[in-house]
Amino acid sequence: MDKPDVSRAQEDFLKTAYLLNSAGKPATNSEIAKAMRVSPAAATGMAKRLGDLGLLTYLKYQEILLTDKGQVIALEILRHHRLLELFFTETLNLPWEVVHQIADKFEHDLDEVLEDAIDSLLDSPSIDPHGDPIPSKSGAMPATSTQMLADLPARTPRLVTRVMTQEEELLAYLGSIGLRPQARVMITERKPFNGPLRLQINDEENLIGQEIANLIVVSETDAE
Amino acid sequence: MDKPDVSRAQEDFLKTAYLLNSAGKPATNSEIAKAMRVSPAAATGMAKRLGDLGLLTYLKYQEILLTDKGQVIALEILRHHRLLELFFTETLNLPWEVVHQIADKFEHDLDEVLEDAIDSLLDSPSIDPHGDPIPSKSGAMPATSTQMLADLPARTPRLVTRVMTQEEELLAYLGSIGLRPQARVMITERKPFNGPLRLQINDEENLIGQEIANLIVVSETDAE
DNA sequence: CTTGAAAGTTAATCTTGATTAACTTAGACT
DNA sequence: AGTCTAAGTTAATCAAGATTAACTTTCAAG
Repeated sequence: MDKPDVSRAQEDFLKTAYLLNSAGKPATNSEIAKAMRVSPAAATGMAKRLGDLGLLTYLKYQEILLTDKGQVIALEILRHHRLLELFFTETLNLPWEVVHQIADKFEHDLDEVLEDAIDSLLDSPSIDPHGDPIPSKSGAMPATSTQMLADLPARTPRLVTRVMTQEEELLAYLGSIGLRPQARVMITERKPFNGPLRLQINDEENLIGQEIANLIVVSETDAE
Repeated sequence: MDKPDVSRAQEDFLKTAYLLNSAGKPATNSEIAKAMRVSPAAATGMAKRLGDLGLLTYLKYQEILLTDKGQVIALEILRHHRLLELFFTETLNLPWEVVHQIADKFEHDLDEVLEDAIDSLLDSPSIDPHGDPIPSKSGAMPATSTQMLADLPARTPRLVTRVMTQEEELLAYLGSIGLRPQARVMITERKPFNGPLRLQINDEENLIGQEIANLIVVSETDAE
């Protein structure tokens, strides 16, 4: 397989497009530009270059679609990112709110020797500290629950499986109230009109808003 | 302190100049260009840019000298590099011959949170797996022995303190014969005209050439 | 004191990834 | 259908870091 040499900026573009798709959003020029914090014109230019490399299909004014080759690269970068996040939390006890930015920088330079060493030290993990799935080396993405806490009926005990934000302050807060993967949660009361939720987190009472509840993924079956 | 923003290429240039100096060589344009594997013209251009930033003094046709600000940056990169080498050998059991290249890529992105976490995990180490000194956070370079194995009289037991090469195959070989920091060594015979040395490495007999003996630093006093 | 090779510099050019400004297209709404 | 706005594109330009080719300086050796 003739994997073209891809720069950091290119890898970031592919990763961004992939992540938008997996968040259910179309990979449009402006979404990508916003996520990458560059001008729309820069995104257009990059899309053209990557199109020429056969890593995505680019047609003026149309949604950007990764090709298989492009997706392989995006998944590889995502694997690097999530392995690194886990590696740094495990070996250095770094809090989950700081590892994302660190991994963003290192992910482009993780060579295979190091990747394999980390993978084997951590026993081929399938989720990172936020509960995000880690693609396998062959590019398979582990299945994850789609049950959002926001949509969970009251009095249904579940486990948190994933926390879908990378905002530092928010993660620090969620960590402080115990809202992290493996926590037991149960909604005890829903205020009407999409009001706040009263919920138990590992038997502690707390209150959260809809916005946060929409970031928390829980298991699809009852907590044991 | 107004540390200017410095790119990777610039950091590499400063590091290279520093390392040449500390190997006793003048930091000339061509030496730097050779070490960085770029054209001499590229080195000239970079020297100008860094001169403008006040990180080195650049005068046409003259040796390049780092300013204090430039040296601070070089030492910071070197600290990153050596901390990373040690971190990866310690946490992942990676062999010493592979960590150099890995650290070369990561050294530019090691932020302070991670640096401090690694430093404290490793107990503020002062040498890396090759025995190279790790500058302190404040920029102090630990003292090291200057006694080369090549210059050691026969029948004088010493400890290896440092192995001054980053060549992968050579390091792998030296590791295989036990010639690494902390090994006890003693020359038992010197062949004339700079011939090979017969020596004991942790009580095992072996033979090495002058070239290698000139890369091995030993303690300045007897091994206990 | 000249001279020739090695070292260093300059100039022209390239590529990548950005920017801003101006223009175009798509698509929803009246 | 006509029109407005948001999204997207194009063009001109910039900066960093590289290259090659041609020129200049240095300096050791005759």
